[in-house]
Amino acid sequence: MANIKEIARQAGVSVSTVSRVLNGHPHVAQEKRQAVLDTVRRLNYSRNLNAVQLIKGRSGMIGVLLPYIHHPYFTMLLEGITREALEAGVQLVLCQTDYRTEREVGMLERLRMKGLDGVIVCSRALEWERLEPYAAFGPLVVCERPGSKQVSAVYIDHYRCFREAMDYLHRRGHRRIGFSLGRGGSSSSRERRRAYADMLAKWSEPAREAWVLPGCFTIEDGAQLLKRVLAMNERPTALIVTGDEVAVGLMSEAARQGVRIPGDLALIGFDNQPISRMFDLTAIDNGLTDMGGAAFRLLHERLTGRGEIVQRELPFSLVERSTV
Amino acid sequence: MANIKEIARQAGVSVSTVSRVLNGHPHVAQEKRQAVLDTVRRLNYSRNLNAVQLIKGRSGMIGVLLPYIHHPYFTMLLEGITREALEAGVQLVLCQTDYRTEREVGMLERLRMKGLDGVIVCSRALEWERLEPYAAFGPLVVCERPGSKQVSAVYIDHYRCFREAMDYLHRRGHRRIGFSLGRGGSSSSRERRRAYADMLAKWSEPAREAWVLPGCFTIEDGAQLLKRVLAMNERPTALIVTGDEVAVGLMSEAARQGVRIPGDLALIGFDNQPISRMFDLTAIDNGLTDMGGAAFRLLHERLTGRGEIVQRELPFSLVERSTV
DNA sequence: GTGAAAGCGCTAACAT
DNA sequence: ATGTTAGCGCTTTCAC
Repeated sequence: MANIKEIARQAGVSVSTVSRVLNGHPHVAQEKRQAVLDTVRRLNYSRNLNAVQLIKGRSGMIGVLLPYIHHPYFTMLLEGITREALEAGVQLVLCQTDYRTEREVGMLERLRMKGLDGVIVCSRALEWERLEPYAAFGPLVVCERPGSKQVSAVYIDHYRCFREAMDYLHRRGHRRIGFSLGRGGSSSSRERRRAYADMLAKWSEPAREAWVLPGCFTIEDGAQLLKRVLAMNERPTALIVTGDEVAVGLMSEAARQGVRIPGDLALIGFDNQPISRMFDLTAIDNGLTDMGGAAFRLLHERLTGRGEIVQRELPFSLVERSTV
Repeated sequence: MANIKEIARQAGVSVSTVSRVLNGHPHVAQEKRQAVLDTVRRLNYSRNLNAVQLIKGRSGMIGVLLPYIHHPYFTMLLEGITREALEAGVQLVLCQTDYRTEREVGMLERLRMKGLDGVIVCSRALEWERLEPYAAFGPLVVCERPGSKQVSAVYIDHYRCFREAMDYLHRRGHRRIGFSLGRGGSSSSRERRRAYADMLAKWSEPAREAWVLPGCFTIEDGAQLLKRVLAMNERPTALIVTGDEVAVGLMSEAARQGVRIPGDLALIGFDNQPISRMFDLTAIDNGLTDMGGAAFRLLHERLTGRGEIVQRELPFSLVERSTV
């Protein structure tokens, strides 16, 4: 494969002139420019990115860390990131982590080694103390409430969000409220547990640990979830389900079992996925696609000079449909 | 940031020794090795990937070209690719193309510029004539019936697959069969149209262009699809729907409209997505996740020496559930 | 076992 | 406007 030196030789100019032409710099005589362009075409030449990146100190790519590519939550987030990245002409390097810290670290090491210009962390298993130091090597954006001053962040207030959902159910007469969680230990789960406890205390209702239902991720988990609820002696009258796909799984099982929704069980979903519109599910819209877009823009602004570390809370809304 | 030269100086050895230690080569005295390791740790040094990639002529990354990241078909394919890539320690560079050829070309140019070691094409808008030349710059794998000898391929026989679906419906007594398509002009769509025409001819049934329903991608499109069918004077008794998400959208609309499935309308979906299990949808399993995995392995085998261009047809199966 | 030195392919400061 | 040259940070002969 030809290199810039060969182009220079055959075009009868110096390497710097070739480089100038390649990079669209001014101050090159028209005829020389043409000679270079002709030679480039004739030799079917193209630049070696690795050399360019080495000398420029940047890779032109950013990393995206996410646990599961096939989960609707992350798919929506990624959709927002991708859309903006496309716009900005930045390539994304994807890493599916399965929440394994060694994979998260692997990606961050890539940042440190200048293989990446920045990293968006959609969700993580890594402790803040281990994540934070990597901020020294390039901008980091997390899609959650930040546990460090060194990273940019976009997130919603899960505590307030969950209270709002509970309050909505309460106003509709529900006193016996349960809820599902994904990983029980994530920071959003903790915020939700706290909101749950606070609201119950405010209403002087007893907290029931049995109505906290972790481990719900998929549409199948939703079907199981209904079965778990039906098996209870004391059942909740309403469920807040984190993830519309779980709620839809529950609804489809409810149809099979003859459980009426919202008559027998009211439902609020999370994410406002396309599927929730189809099944007329009342849901919290946490603006995931926008969040992804915002995450990318925050990163990109830091990369292009303008822009500091920003930690921004994003709005959410409750979309009223027919399941409450 | 320190470089290898600085490490060498402070450790009191030569750069080559440092390089040897860094790359785990043998024939380095234990004490020198330790001195290097200590200095590396002390200066918090790490290699510059761009320099390594420049000299090695490889990037350690492969590109993945896909039109829509949020579509279940591609999400499943990507899941398979990702799983294998993880295993092999290869990073994926993702490009959502929206079927825009300039984006596809952009990624392929990256291959040519040694920014990528190979590319998996999940689906494309680019003509074969424009894609083929890039095979000279690195292995290419397509996930469809190949239109060039220069690329590896994994694919299923859409023609046979569609015939099998039609035959299944025929054996169950259906004579009036319609079908949906995504992009009407894709190569799989063409195969399906051909299978449709051939089967109808074989049964001496008239072909009805009105029962070919393109433009169906989403769950919402599925709901629309039912409405289109209900508005027909002559309705099909069975529908083959390319994409389970479309079929599920149709089913949920059917429930609202009081249309019984399979009583009033039989349904066969495609992809065998998780959602199809939940809704008990009879579907063609085209092994998308396996296909993604196979695509990656084919690429990786070429990259690691063993392995030539392989074009492999993959099996499919019909999963009988309750919608026929 | 170890080091010197020659690149990998490119950009940009500097000189003209 | 154009050329010369010094790197960017690393790997890898080759010689000792």
